[in-house]
Amino acid sequence: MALLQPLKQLKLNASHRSDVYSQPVGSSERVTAAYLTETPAGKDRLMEIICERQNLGRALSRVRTNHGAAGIDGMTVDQLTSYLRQHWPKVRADLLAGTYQPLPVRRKEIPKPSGGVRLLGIPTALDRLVQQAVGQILQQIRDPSFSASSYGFRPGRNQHQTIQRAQQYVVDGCRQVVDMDLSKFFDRVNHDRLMSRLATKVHDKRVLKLVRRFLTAGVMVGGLQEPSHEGTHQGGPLSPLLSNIVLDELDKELEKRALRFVRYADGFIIFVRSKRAAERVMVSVSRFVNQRLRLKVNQEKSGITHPWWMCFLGFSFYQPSRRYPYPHPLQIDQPVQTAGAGTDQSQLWTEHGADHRPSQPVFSWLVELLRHNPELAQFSFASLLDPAAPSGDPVETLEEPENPGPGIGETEDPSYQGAVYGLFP
DNA sequence: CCCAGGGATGT
RNA sequence: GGUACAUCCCUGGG
Repeated sequence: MALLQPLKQLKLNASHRSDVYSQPVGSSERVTAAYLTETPAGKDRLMEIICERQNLGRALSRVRTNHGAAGIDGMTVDQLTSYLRQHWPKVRADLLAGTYQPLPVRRKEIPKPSGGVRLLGIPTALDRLVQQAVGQILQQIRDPSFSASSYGFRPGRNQHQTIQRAQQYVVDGCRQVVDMDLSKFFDRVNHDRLMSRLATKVHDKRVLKLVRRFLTAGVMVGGLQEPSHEGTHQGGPLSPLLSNIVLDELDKELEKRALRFVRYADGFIIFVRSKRAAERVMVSVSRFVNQRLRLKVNQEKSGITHPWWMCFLGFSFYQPSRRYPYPHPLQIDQPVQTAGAGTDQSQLWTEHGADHRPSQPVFSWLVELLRHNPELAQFSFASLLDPAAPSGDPVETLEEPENPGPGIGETEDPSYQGAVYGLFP
């Protein structure tokens, strides 16, 4: 009995619409980034900057307040502070000499919400501190040059901005979505690709060597150390940034091809206007990812869909019709287990064919709609969702109803980010 | 704006 | 005990 997810929808006001393409980039730079890249001293003395007291203090407080578990050496984050009081000079000396050797990570498997398992590699508390200190500086060097279409793990950017830009593509007329999924991305990151990408902006050999040592530190499995020749362990503070550095190469390639896309970590979607273009892009981008980036495209989870049938970052778009010009006043926050009301789910699925089944959020929206309005079962679902469908109602100019009531996805909790509506022109 | 403590979403 | 990043919300404090 799979519980259905609440439908999240996105509202796009006219005021938002104008500046969607120019989202503010986070200006939260605690240390002057310009100094790091523009002064000659910053280029080869990066490790000194990493080891500065202020940077390390911030890294330590972050590791401490995360209250994370211990690594392979058993040291807890509470013990870390007192350990550093005694051993920091030695650690610092190793870092500056370029001889610091991280310990292997601890393997932990946790279940993913979607059903699979996530392989974690948990570094020791000390290594997490060092990674954090390195990451804080590296982020300031690399983040400004990242693509505007890259939204994951970046300061000043969130899922909302990602979806807003995606919706702008749809509004602009891109009704074909190439949904690309990279299988086991973190576990398959190519070390050499990553290092060469990092070396374009970082010239301190000690820093480069340290990052490579983090990558090849290995993983302890049942008391035995296994080497790691690929992948970046999920669990290190540096991993999210490293993933962006690797996939920055992808962003730049997509930009070079003038494609409209958004990327959030390892998930990205490309918007095009025609089915033919979608198929062409699907093939060529897959080839680029497989051959150039040495990554693997998950063929099963990748494909071409319609904007209102896809699900990205937990959001879906929907197409209002004349019959339902605004989110239907149904409470959908409670999970439902069956379609009920005599609706045949298989009929719903086959309505659009096996290749174009509605995404889970849209599907659950339909289920709820039918549960409360069984008389609607006789109408074509395509007419509710797809303006291009032969029986589709003409889409009218949409106004917010005076009293929408508790709309789909709307909750009492104002902090619930997904509780916004999506309106198409 | 910054710092503690708690919650949620996503990867 | 299950790591990490980002974002948002709440409370308290400077």
